[in-house]
Amino acid sequence: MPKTRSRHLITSALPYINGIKHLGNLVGSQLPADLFARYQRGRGNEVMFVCATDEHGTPAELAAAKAGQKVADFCARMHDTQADIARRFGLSFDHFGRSSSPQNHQLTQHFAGKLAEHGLIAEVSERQVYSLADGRFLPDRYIEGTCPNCGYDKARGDQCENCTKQLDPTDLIDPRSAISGSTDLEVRETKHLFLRQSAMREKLSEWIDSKADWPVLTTSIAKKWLNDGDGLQDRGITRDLDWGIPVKKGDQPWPGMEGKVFYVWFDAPIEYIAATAEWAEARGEPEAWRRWWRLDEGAGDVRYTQFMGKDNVPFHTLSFPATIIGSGEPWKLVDYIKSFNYLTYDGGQFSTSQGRGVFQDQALQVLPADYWRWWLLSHAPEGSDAEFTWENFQISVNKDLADVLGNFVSRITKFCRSKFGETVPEGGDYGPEETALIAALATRIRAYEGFMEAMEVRKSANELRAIWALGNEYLQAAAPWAAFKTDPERAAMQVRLGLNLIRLYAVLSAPFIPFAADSMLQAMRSDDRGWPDDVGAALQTLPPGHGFDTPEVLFAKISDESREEWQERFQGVRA
RNA sequence: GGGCCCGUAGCUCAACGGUUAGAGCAGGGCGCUCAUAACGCCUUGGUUGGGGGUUCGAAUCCCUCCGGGCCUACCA
Repeated sequence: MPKTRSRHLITSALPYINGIKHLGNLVGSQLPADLFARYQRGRGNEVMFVCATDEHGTPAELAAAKAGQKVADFCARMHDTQADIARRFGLSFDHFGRSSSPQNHQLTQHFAGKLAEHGLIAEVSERQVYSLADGRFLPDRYIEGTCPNCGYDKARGDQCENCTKQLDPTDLIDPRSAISGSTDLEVRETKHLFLRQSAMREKLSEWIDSKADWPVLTTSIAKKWLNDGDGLQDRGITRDLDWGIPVKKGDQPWPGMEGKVFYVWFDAPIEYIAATAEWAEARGEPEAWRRWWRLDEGAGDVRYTQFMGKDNVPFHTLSFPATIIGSGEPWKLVDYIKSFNYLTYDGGQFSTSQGRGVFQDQALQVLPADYWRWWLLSHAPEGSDAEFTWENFQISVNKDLADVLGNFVSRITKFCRSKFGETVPEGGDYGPEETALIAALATRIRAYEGFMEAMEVRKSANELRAIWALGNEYLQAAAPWAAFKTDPERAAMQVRLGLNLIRLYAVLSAPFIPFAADSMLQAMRSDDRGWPDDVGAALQTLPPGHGFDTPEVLFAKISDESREEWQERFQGVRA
């Protein structure tokens, strides 16, 4: 049956540059996006999977200052660090770009120019707090002072965390800079550009309403912003900062906006496009990105899926679409937004700024990536927030990876080695048990495909695990160790099937556990990653006489001692 | 203050308003001996957070209360 090769554009929310991310950031966007990308590639479809570091904004400047580095150097270094960690987690980006790239400068300025042409940019004069000691304007939350409502002395300029009252920075008593503590503050007039989202409210609203199949989490957040209070508000898209994309109208200067840069949340989603352009540039076909993003240049058949944590939803459902639609140009809009809740750590929140939880580099120091990938994906916070505990992690990983899958690989390869040698044995024909197994596998594999297509991450993991378990059930029922004594040919057939199952499992499991999948294929001396559209045929891939290697333990178990040690080590706050 | 989400077995989660609310893990029993003391089979366990309502029928829809979480536009 001829299969059309579909095209998938996949983006993961951009990790912010200010530090190494924790596991919550991973499970909320990059990891499920990678799962989907690997699956689609596995099905033979064409995939463009891009991500990038999000490098602009005040926190990046502050993190650089804290590290004693120039912001450009800090970002370059941190980008390399994050890219290296991503690679070690097996995140299969076609390109991992930087929002500070020349491509993003050009595209961001282009979009701003187009929006201005269509009357969707307003220039607004505002009064903002300037810190003379810090030499910069301060975002509201970087101003601290005493709350006029409750008297709390560490209230922030946007809200008092103690009494939750919304504040204006000028409301604060004895305001000071949260960066330097300086009280040498003054209010200055400054002009900024606003994206007139309010003018596009109707269009955005219709567009969201047409997405009936999106997760509730996604649409409810979007609708809230569209309909709350006076409806969708215009959003400032420029800042008085040094580091960022200079405000320009296309390639022309923007009178009155000299020395200002675009707001990070204006340029960050545009980086999805720019990262694809970076990819094209890197492969020496500078225009190749356009067939992914321009409806008039070949992107008509692209399905675009975005992955993100719930905190990113407003920007992806409203601001970025407003930018795309408002440009009046035929850019590709997102087709599906998969959003996630948060992962919590032993009852509290993971926090980059507070150093709470397990960070990505630490996780990899302790265990191979596949352990984390499996646990995080099989417990993805889809319906509600999910909790990470070391006990749960140890139990699920040991059971699923070591006992169910790893041990299956061990028992079949070691049995074959001892009875037939390290070669796929010859002889024997399928009986009813084998026919039943193939039917059961086919049923479950089709279900697995359905869940993966729908991005039902937990359900996909459950189904995959059940597929692994079928191998153990089969071996138990077929009992080649018993058959070997009375009917060696039959045992040979059973073992041959078992060895082929290992290859089949490698192919099916690769989206979840790519490193182990590679080990399994290597052990079977196979590079056939063909998707099992026909399960019976897939189980004939390794022919009699084909050599294999008996692998080392695929997944070592996590001992109680290790678990306790890590529990202790990661209990506190990271320095 | 306003809004949204969640609450189902000891734990983590399923269940388009429709048989007797299901899985995995944990617990109990039996079996197997190829395997990482692994695997398989069977099994205990629930007043679906409380209360009220709609319906022939509610975990599911409505109201209310309790508990948890998130968002609320200058962190990104």
